[in-house]
Amino acid sequence: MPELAEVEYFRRIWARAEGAHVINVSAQMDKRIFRAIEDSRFPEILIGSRFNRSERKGKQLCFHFGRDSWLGLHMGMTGRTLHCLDPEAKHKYAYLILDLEKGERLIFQDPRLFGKVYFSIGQGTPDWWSGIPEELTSDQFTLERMNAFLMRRSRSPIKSVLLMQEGFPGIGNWMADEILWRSRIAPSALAGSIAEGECRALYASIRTVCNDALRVIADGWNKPPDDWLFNHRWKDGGICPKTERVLVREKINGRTSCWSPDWQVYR
DNA sequence: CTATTTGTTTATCC
DNA sequence: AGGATAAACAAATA
Repeated sequence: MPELAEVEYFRRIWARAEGAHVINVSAQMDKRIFRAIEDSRFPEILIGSRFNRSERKGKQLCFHFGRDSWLGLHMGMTGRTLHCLDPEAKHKYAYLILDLEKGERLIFQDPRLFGKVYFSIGQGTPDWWSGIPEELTSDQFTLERMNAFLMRRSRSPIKSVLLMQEGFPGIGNWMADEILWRSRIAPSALAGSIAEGECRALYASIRTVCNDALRVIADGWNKPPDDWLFNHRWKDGGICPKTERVLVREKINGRTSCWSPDWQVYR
């Protein structure tokens, strides 16, 4: 489920408890979300530490505790965070729970277990965090950098390339479709075949969609306006807001793409 | 019962 | 060597 803006929404959920101290941690270490954890005593290490701050890069979250403890979360397909004030409330699939002061409880829920929890101790940010590329909305993400990435993946469909996190951190399936729709590029177009003008449109759409999604979703998960592809792409027989014609669904490298053939004319 | 899913990671082929 | 692609991971929903 979660892409850039949804992940930012989930960060803000936990961020409500910033400044509080950890009273207890419960983690079902046999669950697959903990497969990246080397030290299974990480719950005890967190106890007593202060939840200082949180950050997001792409689809990854990082939470800083105490002097030098770093907790990372990746939502996978079905992960979500909760901030709960009711100690009696039971949550299914809640395999990581942090109890803080004043009855605050932070929960990481993940039924499908594709998510991943990281933990490490040390000064400075851990490797699993510093290796993530800079945000697509930052100055580091330039047209030149994007074009170089497209050239290296020139024989892959652009839809698949947009999903590669090392090039486009934060973009997921719906965002990729939204970006290509706004750029009028067909999802099956090979990355190396896209002309210079379309590359500029693509670059602009990436930045617009990231900013639009953050603005609408990150703070309250509001529904985007109807002039986005977003509201039409899920249902069978959805209508393209640009052409009034029926949208098409097509699998590209195993991922469903939704696009408007009469609108996305660049192949 | 079958097909599908807003995401990575690994194996295999080229 | 490095890029492209399919399968695997797991569980709910239609």
